[in-house]
Amino acid sequence: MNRRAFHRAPEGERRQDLIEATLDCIAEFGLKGATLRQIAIRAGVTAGLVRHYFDSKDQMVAEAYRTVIASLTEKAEAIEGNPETRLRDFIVINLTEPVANSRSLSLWAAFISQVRVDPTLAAIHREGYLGFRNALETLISDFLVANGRAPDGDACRRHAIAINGLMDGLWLEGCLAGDLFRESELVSIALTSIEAMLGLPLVPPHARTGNSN
Amino acid sequence: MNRRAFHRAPEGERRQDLIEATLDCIAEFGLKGATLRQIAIRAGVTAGLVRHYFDSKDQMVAEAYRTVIASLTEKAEAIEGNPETRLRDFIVINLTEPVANSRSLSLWAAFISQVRVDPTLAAIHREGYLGFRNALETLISDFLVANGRAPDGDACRRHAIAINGLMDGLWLEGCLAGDLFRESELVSIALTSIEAMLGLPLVPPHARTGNSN
DNA sequence: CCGCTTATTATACGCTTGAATAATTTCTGC
DNA sequence: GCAGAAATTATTCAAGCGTATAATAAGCGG
Repeated sequence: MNRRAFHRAPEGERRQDLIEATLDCIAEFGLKGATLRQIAIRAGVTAGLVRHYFDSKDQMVAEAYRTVIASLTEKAEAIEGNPETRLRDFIVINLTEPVANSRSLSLWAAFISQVRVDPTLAAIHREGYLGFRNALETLISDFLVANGRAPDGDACRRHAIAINGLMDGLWLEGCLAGDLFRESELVSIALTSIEAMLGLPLVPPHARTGNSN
Repeated sequence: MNRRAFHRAPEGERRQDLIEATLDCIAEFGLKGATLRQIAIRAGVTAGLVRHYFDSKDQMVAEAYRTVIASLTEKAEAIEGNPETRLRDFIVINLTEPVANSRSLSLWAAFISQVRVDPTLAAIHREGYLGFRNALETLISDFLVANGRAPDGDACRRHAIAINGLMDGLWLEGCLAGDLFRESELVSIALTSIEAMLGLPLVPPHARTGNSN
């Protein structure tokens, strides 16, 4: 009996591989096509191994969703610098690779369509969404203050909603039909539009000259 | 043998019922949970009947997607009135019920996540998306002309992309977490933002007084 | 009210799914 | 280098899937 050769993966690594394979399959075949067997093939193991690392397939999928959410928000949270450049960086990051590509959208859409079905996913979603929105609201508030504008609570909230919406929408367009847009065209459009909405210039990080008006 | 009683549905009606049941199931259980048996239960028939009206389940799902696309665009295309009010109406329609609700989003997301997998759905998607985008671009162009602005091709395109993005994003936010927003708050935010982006007021249809500046 | 068409049900089939279990290999500590 | 623990494979299982087909009921024209 020729049994397949294998090696034991280091601590935690196999878990990560399985999650990554899960996401690959969901992006490529949809939730419906992301079967244990497909995922196992992608991860280079056999299907049975999944249940050695996860209680069930559903649990693995949920953890995969956590990974997606984290990758969408962690880059935004890692932004440094002064308030006047952070907002701009945030916009650029969210509208360029690797946050904005068709794989991201496929994953995002697959999970979103399942959020109403699966309460576990719903909880993960809600947490991630609120985190993202709060991060942006803080960014905007800080930016306004740094530009000498009073942080009127309601106005700030409305700005956050609008900018969040604009970014989500442009991200969507970029993911859906990135080939229809010239290089960094979406970023440029976003910056111009947000400047108009806020009534303030978004000075590029490398060109700051103190013209804060 | 007690066979289930039934009645023959009028021409075309059963087809429509099946498509509607398909959409209900996709919205409620996701694509994975929208099985022939579930769909049949929802439509009040037995599963076998599906293949009397459609070549396959996939074909029925594709037709269901056409229905979704149509419902998203037909209301926009039916807008009448002068160029200065049509844009506003378009925005309002797309950010209020029934276009903006969680069911719409679930359906949209389910299909979008499948667009990369299924070429048939991809074709349907592309057609609908371009139609929507062109409709909006025309609306904006007409609006700008009516307000005495030269329809600079590139500027018009950029405006269309930005406004389309903003609307998509706000639609998304409204669908995802409509309970976080006050009544018609999203519409108000959209209108304010778009006015800022275009540098023109979006006069409400019932309050037109000729102040075209 | 009867016979024909066909819409509809009922049932069966082959296949895939997630899960469970048993068998086996790998690695670690001694 | 040998035991024992743990990771991995292999196999099996029941359930559910989409599809195919045969039986039956409904409605129509005569």
